[in-house]
Amino acid sequence: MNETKPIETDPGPEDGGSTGDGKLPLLEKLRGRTEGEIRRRILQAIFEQRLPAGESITEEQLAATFDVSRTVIRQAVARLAQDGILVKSPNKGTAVASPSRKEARDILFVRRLVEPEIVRLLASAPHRFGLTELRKHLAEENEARLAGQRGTLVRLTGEFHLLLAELSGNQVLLRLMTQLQTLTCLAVLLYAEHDEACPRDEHLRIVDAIAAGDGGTAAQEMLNHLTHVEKDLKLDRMTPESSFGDAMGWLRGVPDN
Amino acid sequence: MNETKPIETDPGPEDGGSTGDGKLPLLEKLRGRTEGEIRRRILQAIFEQRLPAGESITEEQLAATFDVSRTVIRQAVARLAQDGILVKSPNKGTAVASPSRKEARDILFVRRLVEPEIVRLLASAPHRFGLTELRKHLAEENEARLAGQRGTLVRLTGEFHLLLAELSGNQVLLRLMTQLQTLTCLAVLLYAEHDEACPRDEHLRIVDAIAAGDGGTAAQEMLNHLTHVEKDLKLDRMTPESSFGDAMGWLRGVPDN
DNA sequence: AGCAATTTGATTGTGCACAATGTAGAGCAC
DNA sequence: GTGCTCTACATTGTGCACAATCAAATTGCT
Repeated sequence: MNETKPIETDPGPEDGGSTGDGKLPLLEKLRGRTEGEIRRRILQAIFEQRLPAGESITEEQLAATFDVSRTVIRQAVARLAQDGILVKSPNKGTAVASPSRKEARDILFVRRLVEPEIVRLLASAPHRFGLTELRKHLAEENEARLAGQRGTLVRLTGEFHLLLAELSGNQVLLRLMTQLQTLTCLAVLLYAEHDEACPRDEHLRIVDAIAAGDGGTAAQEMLNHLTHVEKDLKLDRMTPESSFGDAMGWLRGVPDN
Repeated sequence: MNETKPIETDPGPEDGGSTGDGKLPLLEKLRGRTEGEIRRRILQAIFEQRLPAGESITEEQLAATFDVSRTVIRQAVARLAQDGILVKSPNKGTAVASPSRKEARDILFVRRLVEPEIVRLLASAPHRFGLTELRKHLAEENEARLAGQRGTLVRLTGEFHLLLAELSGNQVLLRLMTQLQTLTCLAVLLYAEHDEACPRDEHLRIVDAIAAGDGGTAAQEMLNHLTHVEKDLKLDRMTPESSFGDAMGWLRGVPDN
């Protein structure tokens, strides 16, 4: 139990592009000892299924694995727990969240509400720079798809939706989508039928509609896309691991489908 | 600078109903020394404008005020900062967020996307118990309005929207609305023209539409309501305190209105 | 044998001390 | 007088040790 499990993410792709620290303060920070970096690495470990959903972990394990004090781990875990990535049982331990089928449906429901309107907004104001960024992203996706780099492809297809939110210029939307996208990844890992993520050229059709300034089509394409994503998840089965909350919801008469 | 400012919220209305702790573990916890309680009290201090928007505070100040260690304050501050209530500058201090007019518009934009669909959903499945809860809440609102208890009224009118989200049975929606509602409160404190919050009987009309099972009307009423709320905020003026991010967005050509 | 109370182990929660860092002000050179 | 540097302070970041709490195993009783 005390042996440090090989959760360590390969320190190679540590491009600190998202940290936002303009200055590099010391050597230590760059080695990923800061809270944000630890959080990123935990997330990466989850997405690469080194930390499978439902896995129970302790703060001390993580502290040993990342070779930092429990204090830093604590902050990272608290934040991930607030985002719903981890679930904390008071004195029993922390576990990687394993969203129930209903939770997965709830997440997709909100995304269907929000994302079509994002692309509608983008289509209504075709700022040129945004299009170039989107085209560049699509090219990267294609490249990864052709090269068969599945991990990279999954990451990029997820980031596509985040890029849309970012281009909307609405920080609130971006924060919301960041949370939802991460949770969606978890659900995909649990319930996806096909291995492919965001498989077809649906991203391309969305971007084309935006470029054409056709908000209605863009919104419809996004809706189709999200519907396909949800269809690919096997969420219609009876949920054996349904949380107690779901049962309560059912008892109260809330429709479950 | 070291003198502890009278941020202390009156310990009277400490009804620990929202903590969810079924068991009362020790005496200490009940006096509000736990992280969630501290967070609640900080929020309350902000909403009662004992901590005005933009006010700069330090962890040590808060620690002294609430008579707890900086460790607990740190967690509470971190979480509030993640929700956008507080803004943390790396080594300069923490401040109460003062959302720019654009941020306020962004918040309301997302609410206009989401909340009409919430009430549409509720109208499509008129679960009886939810209606009774809604009616009860409306009664409480009226009571507070007639009694002239402005603080209570503001709290209740905010909780109305949270109640709707809760009744939808979608935990993701509830979490989202909780964040948005808090931020809206901040914006109202900054930019509201009239003192009244959610003034007219618009809540009643929404509930009536839900009760009638008329999702379209319910959604429209909610949209009207949110539009009125935004109209009451003076968000059309040129924003003198616009954050740097807004300026960057403008430079990039994102439409600002 | 079955059940319950208690002890034990594991895990999180909290406080405190020190390190790192950024800011402002005084002092000095030009 | 102006600009620069350097020092002192204020604030946050981090590590560590102890306290509180909970789950389970063990042991004693019926």
